[in-house]
Amino acid sequence: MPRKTHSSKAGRSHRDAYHHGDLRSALIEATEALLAERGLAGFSLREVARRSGVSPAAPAHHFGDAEGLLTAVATHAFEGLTGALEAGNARGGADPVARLREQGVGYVEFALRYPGRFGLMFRTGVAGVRKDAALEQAAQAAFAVLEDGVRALLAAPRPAPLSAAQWQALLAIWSIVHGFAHLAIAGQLDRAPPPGVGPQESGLRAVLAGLLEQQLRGLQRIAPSGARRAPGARRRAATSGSR
Amino acid sequence: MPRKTHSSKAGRSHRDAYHHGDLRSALIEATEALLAERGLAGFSLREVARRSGVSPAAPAHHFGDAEGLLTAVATHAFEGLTGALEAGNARGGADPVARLREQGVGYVEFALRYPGRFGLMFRTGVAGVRKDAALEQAAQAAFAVLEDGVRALLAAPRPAPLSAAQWQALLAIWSIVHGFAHLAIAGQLDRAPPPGVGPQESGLRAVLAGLLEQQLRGLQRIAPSGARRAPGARRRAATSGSR
DNA sequence: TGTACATCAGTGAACGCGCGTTCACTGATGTAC
DNA sequence: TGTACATCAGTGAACGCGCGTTCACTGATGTAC
Repeated sequence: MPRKTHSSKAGRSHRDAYHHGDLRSALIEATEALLAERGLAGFSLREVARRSGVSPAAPAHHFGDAEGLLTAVATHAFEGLTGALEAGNARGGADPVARLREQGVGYVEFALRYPGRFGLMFRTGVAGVRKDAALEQAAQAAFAVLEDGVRALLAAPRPAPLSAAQWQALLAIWSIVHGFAHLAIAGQLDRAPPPGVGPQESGLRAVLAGLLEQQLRGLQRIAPSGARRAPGARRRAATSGSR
Repeated sequence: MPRKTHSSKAGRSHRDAYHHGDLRSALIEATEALLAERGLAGFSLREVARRSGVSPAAPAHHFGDAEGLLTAVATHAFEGLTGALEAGNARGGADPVARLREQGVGYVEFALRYPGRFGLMFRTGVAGVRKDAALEQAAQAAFAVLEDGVRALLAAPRPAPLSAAQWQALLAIWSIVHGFAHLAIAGQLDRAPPPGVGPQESGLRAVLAGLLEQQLRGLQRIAPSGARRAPGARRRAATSGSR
């Protein structure tokens, strides 16, 4: 794509009136922006085409129909989430608690940065998004990163199946980041603001990190002995959360 | 409303061709059913009128416009959630852990039983639902029940403001039930089924109760000493979660 | 290096549809006397 | 107890609109020779 970097709106130059360059990506981006602005109920194929500076018939060449586009967006979103979780792992270094905590921060930051994608990802089958092998695989890949993080925390490597208590731990951490993300997007976390922390997003991030730290220390107690590290961190975790 | 109990579909008798009886409630119910089936993107005022056996202009007499209807549904939903949380409190008896655990179970059961309402409640402002004093008050009332449950658990009665750690505990429990509900509705919890428990809803409920029990025992540790009860329950909580 | 041609990617007009809302209306109910 | 009338609650036709999708088309690109 050497020719065209400016993903313009309607006013494309005469030079490239045809052959957009990377219309497929442009349509996906426009869809994400539209979903973030108006939600799934406000999505329309024509509006996406309009924002991409393209005729209403153009998207059909790449995605078949509206469902096809939304499914591609959801798949793309899961790939992005996988990347965010892996980046969190990297940020966390060697300590499994820190790795998983940063995965959680990455999860929520992804959801807040791309609420359009996030809202779509978990709506499979209900409306608009088609069940699709590529989509399911992308979703499974993201989940696997989280599961591996919990396995490392609990010293329960693959391929052994998780025990009931281990599965419960996985579910707890997933629920907490997923719920936090939803509540933050919905603006519900301003309902009872923390004493020391303002409603800014950076404060939110610190609260989340502290919350996860405490959560993970608790979960780690169900691991076989010897799996715990950084023993001095427990007291720190109990009082962190504000700045 | 002695005359008309059967909230019928299109075929109302000639007797009550006019004056539906309780059209306002019927429209709210039809909206909830439609949202559960198709999501907000599949909602339409005409379809709701059709399902209520009424002309497309009828809803305007009660709600003004489509947004008015959706706002009323969201308000009604928050009132229902408040009721579910209070019923959980009652089920839990005197033990603050049991009370809050049952609040959480009630929260998730409400979301699973009425996914249409639940999906709408936290979408305020984004699409369709109007910001409204009655709605905000209903939302605040539901939140207050949860906050009071956490205050009881942590022996932190009103009107003292919550400390950072206490606020963190409240946020953790809210996030966990909210996230669990969303994941369950999205069908994501089948992704990694628990070893002993099937994917039936009753199994889900048991998993959630176990998860919350462990969670709340952990949170309780930040309370001032003397607030803990049922001391023998801790070991039980650690191994519950299956069946 | 030049030409013929197949293929690709997007056009734009057209279709039929369901939508939210309006409007003048009308049937049923309730109240005043 | 009966009648006039105001009010309430719903009708149904009509409007203009934006939608998804189709269709024959055409301009640009790439390949074969």
